[in-house]
Amino acid sequence: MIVRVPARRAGNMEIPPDDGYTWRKYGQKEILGSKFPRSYYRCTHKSYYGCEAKKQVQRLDDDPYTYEVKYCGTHSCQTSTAPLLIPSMAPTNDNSSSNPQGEALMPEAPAQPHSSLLASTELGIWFSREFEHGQRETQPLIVPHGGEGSSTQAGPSHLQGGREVDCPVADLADAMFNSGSSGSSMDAFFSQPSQDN
DNA sequence: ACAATTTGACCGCT
DNA sequence: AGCGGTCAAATTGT
Repeated sequence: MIVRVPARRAGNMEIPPDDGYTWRKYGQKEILGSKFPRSYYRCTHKSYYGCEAKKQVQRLDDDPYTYEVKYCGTHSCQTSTAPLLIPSMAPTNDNSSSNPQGEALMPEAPAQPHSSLLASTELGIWFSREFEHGQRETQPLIVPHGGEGSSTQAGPSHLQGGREVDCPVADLADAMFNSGSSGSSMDAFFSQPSQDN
């Protein structure tokens, strides 16, 4: 699952996209074709929780302020530290010209999640917030594994090092997409032809 | 001191 | 051989 999230500018620094989970960076590599290096993250509580969820963050060379986050695997640990409440705590004080009207909150702000589904839900919020926030020339939001097909997922079964398996991508996506009621909010994003690229 | 982050090296695949 | 990805060791911050 690949997601593009616009970073917010805090002075001169950009904040890394946080989906509400704790990630520990385990590597960084410069990718050919990209001006910016790619960062590799793993769940902080990989151990004990057995959360094999991974995340790759790479800045778009087209939009340095946009992060392309590639989620791999599913999370088993929802030990979020400050998620599920974005719509209230978002004073967005850093901005001054990008968001003069304030951000449109989500109609379904789940202050009390229930299960793993909460992840997708809060993710959605986090997303909507970002989008409603500084909607610049944000092109596509969620791009499938390629861009054209729907769920055209190949079968990458590369074994590396002998510990990891593959990327059961779309699991999270599937969750949020299939959120049913909550999914409607997402639908708005997909229907948003705000792309000009 | 611990945990997290950073940088480099190594491994596996194309 | 090159690129992409992960792990390991060292360093920094809390």
